[in-house]
Amino acid sequence: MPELPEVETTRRGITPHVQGRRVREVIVRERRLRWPITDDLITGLTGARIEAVARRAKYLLLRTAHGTALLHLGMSGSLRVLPAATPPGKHDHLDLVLDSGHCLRLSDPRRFGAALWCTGDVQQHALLRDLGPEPLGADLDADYLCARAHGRKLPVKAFIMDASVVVGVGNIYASESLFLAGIHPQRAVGRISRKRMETLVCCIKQVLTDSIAAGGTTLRDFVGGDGRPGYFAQELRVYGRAGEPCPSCGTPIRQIITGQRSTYYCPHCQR
DNA sequence: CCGGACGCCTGTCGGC
DNA sequence: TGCCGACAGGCGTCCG
Repeated sequence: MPELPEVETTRRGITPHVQGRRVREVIVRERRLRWPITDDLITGLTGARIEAVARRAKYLLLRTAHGTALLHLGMSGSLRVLPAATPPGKHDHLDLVLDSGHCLRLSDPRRFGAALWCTGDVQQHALLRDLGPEPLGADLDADYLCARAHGRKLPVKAFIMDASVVVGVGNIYASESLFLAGIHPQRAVGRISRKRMETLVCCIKQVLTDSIAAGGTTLRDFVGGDGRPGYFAQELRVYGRAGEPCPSCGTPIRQIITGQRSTYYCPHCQR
């Protein structure tokens, strides 16, 4: 589910309710997420004040004085701020009960998400250490992408979805970015001109920025921290639109599998 | 090093 | 109506 725009939407939604609050209690209903929730998360957070809500790639970072909680939403996760007494649903695995009477509730039907505790420099955590640059920062530019792409035969779609190259671009926004850039998703990344790489960088930034502005993409169940869906789905140009006319030329949108993931593109506009 | 495949889970949807 | 396979927004790990 959540790619960078959805995680960022969640961060913005929960921050006003979470930042500066103290965690009264940590309720774990299901420890078995991608990695088990451990006792050190519970002891570390209980009584701690959440100083900041940050994001690195698709991880949300709840910073306290003595450690950081890393939260990942996996494919189907969402985080919401609710009155603490709200009865939990079947997939509500974790509550951080706050001193405001609200709780931050992690829901994740498929349990591909994670909730981990990290002391020390969180940026050096094994899951964050080797990540590529943020897509909306200045570090993502054509020089960098060209250098990383040089000589490689990987399809460009898999390349931009590789978190060691650039973070935050998931399956939806990879198809959307490549459509905007006019690049065929299976083109070998080492055979993309510098000029077209510049275009691709711009398109990635534009798609992600526009989606954040719309509150992210809700396909079935994504909700932001306030429980509201995102509205970018209606702005998707190719993702999920196999057989529909290309918004630019009218050619039917094609669906293929690349890197074990569904990929959508216009065979006329993308070369 | 690189590229591709797999598996972790549950829910939903389409076809028969 | 029910069953069954395919597929779904991520990503660490393993294999050749």
